[in-house]
Amino acid sequence: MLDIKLLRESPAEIATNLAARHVRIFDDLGSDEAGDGWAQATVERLVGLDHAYLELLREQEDVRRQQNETSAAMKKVGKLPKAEQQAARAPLVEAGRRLRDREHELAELAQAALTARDEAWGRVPNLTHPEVPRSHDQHRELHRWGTPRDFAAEGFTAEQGPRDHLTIAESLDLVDFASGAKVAGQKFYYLKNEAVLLDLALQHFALGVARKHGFTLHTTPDLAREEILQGLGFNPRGESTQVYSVENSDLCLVGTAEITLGGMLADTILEIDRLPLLVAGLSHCFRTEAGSAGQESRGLYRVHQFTKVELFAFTAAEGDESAAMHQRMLAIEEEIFQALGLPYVVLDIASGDLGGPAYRKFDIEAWMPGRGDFGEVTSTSNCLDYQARRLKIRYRPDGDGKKKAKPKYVHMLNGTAVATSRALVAILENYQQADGSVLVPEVLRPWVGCDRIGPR
RNA sequence: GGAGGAGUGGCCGAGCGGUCGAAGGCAACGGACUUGAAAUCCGUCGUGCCCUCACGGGUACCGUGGGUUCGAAUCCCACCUCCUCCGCCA
Repeated sequence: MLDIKLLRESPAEIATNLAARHVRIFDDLGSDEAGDGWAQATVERLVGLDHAYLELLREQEDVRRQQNETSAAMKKVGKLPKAEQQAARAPLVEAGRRLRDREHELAELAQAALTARDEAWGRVPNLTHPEVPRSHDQHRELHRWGTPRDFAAEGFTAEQGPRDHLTIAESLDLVDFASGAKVAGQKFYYLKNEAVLLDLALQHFALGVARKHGFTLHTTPDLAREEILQGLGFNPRGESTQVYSVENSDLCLVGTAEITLGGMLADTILEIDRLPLLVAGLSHCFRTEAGSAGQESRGLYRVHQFTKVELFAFTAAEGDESAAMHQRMLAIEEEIFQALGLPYVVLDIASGDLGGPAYRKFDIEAWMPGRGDFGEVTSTSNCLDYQARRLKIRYRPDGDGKKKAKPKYVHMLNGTAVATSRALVAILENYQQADGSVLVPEVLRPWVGCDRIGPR
């Protein structure tokens, strides 16, 4: 959530940003309309909601002040002669009752107004880094690494070119989607044989890299309270939610350890010498994939459950600290995919595709020969203080001599070290051999225990 | 799962229904003393929101949410969390 003061002080900036992000806040004011008038109208409605709340708040505080005055007067009554107390007390009690009733009334109205405002304000996305391409989905390519293999030159024939990961995995008996569907449903799966070892090897490898870079390793809960999800900018409720909720509880299955790592420090004020604070988390990730039926539905690319090693950083809000950390996290992700020997492209994600909390987002897309295109394998976002505000994660900046400095919200960043399912797709497809076998990337061999899977 | 106990400021810890945003201690910060440091002494020292250019004023917060009362950190109810004991169990 953004600072509400931004709405009061620079509403135009909010409107411009809404337009760039194509984010609809109110059902009847959407980005599908011509021009940016809808964004302007959205901001005006937000301002109206804020005013309504402030007015009630002022009135409520005024009544409370009167209540306090009545109480103070009541205290003095005790010092009067006994005979006079009764008479002095009666009107105060009467006034107090009236004020209490009025206060209850106003409290309810103010609370409702605040809820209405925040419900809408909470959906307003973060501001957008100036260099982010302003577009629905035309991302900027930052750079490339590696060269896709020339399969034809290696003896893959025209009719039998490189196969996709599902074909490979099935021929080598590495996955079982049929049983997954029977037991848990479409898009659930079992990994089998070397795929299990490969999956664990990726985790082990990524954790090692994270640790080397100073991240404290964690395994995290795979569930989290709704409140935490909301703090991180996720919407567990709503028709197109990506989040599984547990019935009769306020728990959700996490879609990423970003949630559990970010939520870990909710409601704390950190001493500045603890920053930057780097944590990495291994968790399962659950996604409903609502609305994505049919999209890349084959195989492991888009599934309901996978395992991920996540990087997370809390930095001070000074200067370009978080921007520098963002580059650092991207560099770690690149290090991992270079070590795995997977060609990739790095994208600066366009404004229309950023998601609510991100100020800027870099994706790595690895080359996937099976589809003849790049596919997303990591994503790192700098969310500035957008998440910290609702989670109340602050730090105390260095004071300038006399006084302790006011706490400030930290900046929060997240990034994928490795999502094993997507990495498996890339590995199987890039390391396939003409004889049907798959080479194991060298860095993973110590854990897989062999240098080649198959042929079978 | 059953029975008890507890949740107060960065930490520890007091707190009779009105004089409590809350004693005291530690830590931190500023100053004095010192060649420097330690020790000692003096002082400062929670957070949010609203109003104000500012000085400042108002209001709220003692795990969370309700309730009783003219008035709640203090009484009542529910929930959350932690601790102890019993039971069960990877």
